[in-house]
Amino acid sequence: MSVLPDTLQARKQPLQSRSRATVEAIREASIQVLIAHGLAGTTTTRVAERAGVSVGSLYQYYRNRSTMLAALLEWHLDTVASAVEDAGARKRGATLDETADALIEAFVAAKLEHADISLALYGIAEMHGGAALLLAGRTRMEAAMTAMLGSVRDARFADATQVSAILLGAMVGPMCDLLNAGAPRARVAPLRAQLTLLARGYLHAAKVTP
Amino acid sequence: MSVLPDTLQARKQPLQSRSRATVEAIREASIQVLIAHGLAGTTTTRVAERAGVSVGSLYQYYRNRSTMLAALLEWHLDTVASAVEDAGARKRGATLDETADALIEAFVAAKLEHADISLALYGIAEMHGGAALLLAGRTRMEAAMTAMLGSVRDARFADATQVSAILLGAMVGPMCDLLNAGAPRARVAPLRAQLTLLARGYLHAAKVTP
Amino acid sequence: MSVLPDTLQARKQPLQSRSRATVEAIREASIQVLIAHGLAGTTTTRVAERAGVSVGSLYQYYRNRSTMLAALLEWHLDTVASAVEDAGARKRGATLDETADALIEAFVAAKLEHADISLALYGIAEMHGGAALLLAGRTRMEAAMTAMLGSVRDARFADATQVSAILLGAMVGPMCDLLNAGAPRARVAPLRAQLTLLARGYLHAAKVTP
Amino acid sequence: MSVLPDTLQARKQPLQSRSRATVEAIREASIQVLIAHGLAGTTTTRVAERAGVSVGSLYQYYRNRSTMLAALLEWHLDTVASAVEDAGARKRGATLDETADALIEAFVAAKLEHADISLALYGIAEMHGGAALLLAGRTRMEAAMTAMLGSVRDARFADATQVSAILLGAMVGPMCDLLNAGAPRARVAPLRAQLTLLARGYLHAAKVTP
DNA sequence: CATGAATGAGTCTTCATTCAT
DNA sequence: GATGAATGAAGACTCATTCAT
Repeated sequence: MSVLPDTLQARKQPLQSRSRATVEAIREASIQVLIAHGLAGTTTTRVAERAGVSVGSLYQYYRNRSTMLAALLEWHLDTVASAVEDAGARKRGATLDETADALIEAFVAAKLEHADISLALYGIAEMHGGAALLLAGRTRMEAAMTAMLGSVRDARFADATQVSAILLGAMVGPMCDLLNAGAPRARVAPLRAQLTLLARGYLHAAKVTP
Repeated sequence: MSVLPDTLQARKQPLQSRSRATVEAIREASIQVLIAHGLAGTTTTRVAERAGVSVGSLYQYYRNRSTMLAALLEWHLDTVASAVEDAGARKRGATLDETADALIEAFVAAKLEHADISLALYGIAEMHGGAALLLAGRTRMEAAMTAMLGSVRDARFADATQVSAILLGAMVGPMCDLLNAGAPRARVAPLRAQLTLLARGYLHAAKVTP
Repeated sequence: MSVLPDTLQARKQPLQSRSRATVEAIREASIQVLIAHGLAGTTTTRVAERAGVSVGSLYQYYRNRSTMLAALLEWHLDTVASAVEDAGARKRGATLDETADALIEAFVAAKLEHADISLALYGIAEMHGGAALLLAGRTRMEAAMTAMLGSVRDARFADATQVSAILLGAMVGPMCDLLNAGAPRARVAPLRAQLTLLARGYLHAAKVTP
Repeated sequence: MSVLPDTLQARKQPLQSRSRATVEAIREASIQVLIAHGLAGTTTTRVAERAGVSVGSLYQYYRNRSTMLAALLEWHLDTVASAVEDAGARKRGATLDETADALIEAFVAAKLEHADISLALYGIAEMHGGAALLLAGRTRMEAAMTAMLGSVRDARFADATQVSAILLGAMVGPMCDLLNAGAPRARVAPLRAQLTLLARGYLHAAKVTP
């Protein structure tokens, strides 16, 4: 089940290998173009050209420009969400501090790995349907975080879902600032350190006092 | 001195009363249109139409579409930054917890008051020059927050500037989520409560232990 | 009697001194703007601004933009035509060679004095009515030249009018080339020399052999 | 190598037959419109409409309006220059008078064949890059004429290049006058006769006396 | 008379989308 | 299936001209 309205659904599932290669090429190209020319500059012609296919072919796989961009956003959110989920799965039964550290570590790493795309993509949310994707991605991450909080062995939360939501938002904000600033190497470590403090501080303040 | 490049500067200061009315109408209209149609849908024609003036008049006061949008963003950032600065001025010499509470209170109130605009505006940063405005606004707020932290009577910070930056980002994130969710009344109070916990928790964790 | 259709007539004859000053200012300004921005860049607003008057005032004296430009063209053609007429009046009863020399001398001098305007103005002929002005100017000059040719004491012409027309055209062509090339000082004397040869050569070839 | 800046270069070479038809239609249409509405009236929309294609198609082959007009000018200058070059090639080793006659004959014929376009095009020189085209065309013709003068068997010139330049200018002037006057049949022969006299007279006056 | 704010028709140009080949 | 030429609606922006103050 997809969270997207019918209009944003991809046109067909590419099953054959050539098709898959084309779709992959288009995705790659759209990322490149998005980074180089911005959202408004990401035209279908440009993407097709970069991908080495014709515009016609592009429309074979995506109903329209929005669909193409939405697929990109979805793919990216998927990547980040998966990273957080993995971190959660690996840390079941740890302490609150260990959990916080692992969460921040995974999140920062995932974001940094796709720094440029991440930044460029945020404009897509404005699109019809973009918000839904964003929400879906966030929901997955919140769920993963809620699960993590639930399995912490030295603390408990009255409303783990809400705490997850807040913490997620609180991590995203400074992270975006860093990306906007060009994500200079020198500032990554301090940010991670502060985010760790933030996560630990907030979680301890929010936990049910024993 | 403005942070904007020459291209984003307004074209002329409205002096006569008729002019001022026109400019005001355009600002009002651009907000309305921005909320209703999104950034990409905020066309000069639509804004002029909504404002009840001709496109020509719009261009009498704004060099181009970007200028118009930038003016809007600037005005909004100004409002929020001022609110935070005021809160800071009122709370000199308070405790850390009191300061955190006042900060969150002021920030949430300012954002909520302009909820719709706030949301719509974030796309403007993509524009040429938009990032500069955003940065300028954030810098003002960070300065105000750094001053607040410096005057707290029961805590000290090794690097108050960095702490301010992180905390600001951490407040903005969840706040945006709330706005994106439509800012339902029922969720405002919980958010404020959690943000307060977040701010207190983080600041205590980040302060220099005596 | 003017050669212009009603539409290109100036709106009113400025009789009062203030009016005359305004008109003069507009003329000056339009020349400056024409030189600096080209024909297409010569907007009414720009001219008015440069002249230090309001657009409204400009329209007090000129029915529309075309009229203003036409007046400029007329004034310039007048100047050049007068120069040639004067040369003719001074040289009655001279030899063919002396007459040719005087003609070229006067023509080159007049054109050079208004080099920049001269160049910029040629685009105006395209306007509705512009061709008529051009024709009128040329007719005056042809008449003056025909008179010159008639008073030459050592030669006679079967059709002095036609010879004048051809000679005028033949002078204008190279002169325009020079102006287009930026009228570098170094090339003025050679041009004058060659034009003199041209005029003498042609007139001797065209005269009725005695 | 073209004399044009990158901006005036055509966008793509039409390869398929359909494309070539489109480009041809656009060229035809632009000539028609130019003649009927003048340079300023030659709008992209009008040309496209007349060509029976959409504006979009026009922009597929020309980067912008200027490019389209420049292509037209270039094409015309090419035609005339070729005519003069051909005349020169055919007349090597003739006498001065024969050469002069052939030159005038070729020039007048070429200009008359494209009378209307010729006239309308002269305004294009005002465009950015237009002057360069004009210069290039003139240079080609001057070179051809210089070669002709060099191969004349009964005369020699101290500076054949300069003489060519002057003579070219002197031919263009009266020719333009004729075109401006509507190029009535009755006046063509007399003009050619006078231009022949002019060319012969000037060349004899300018040649190095043996 | 002067002013200059307002007007809006008219330009150029782009780009998502289609469809004949 | 692939191609890319053609489409045309829509957007940004200009500027000659008018008219209320």
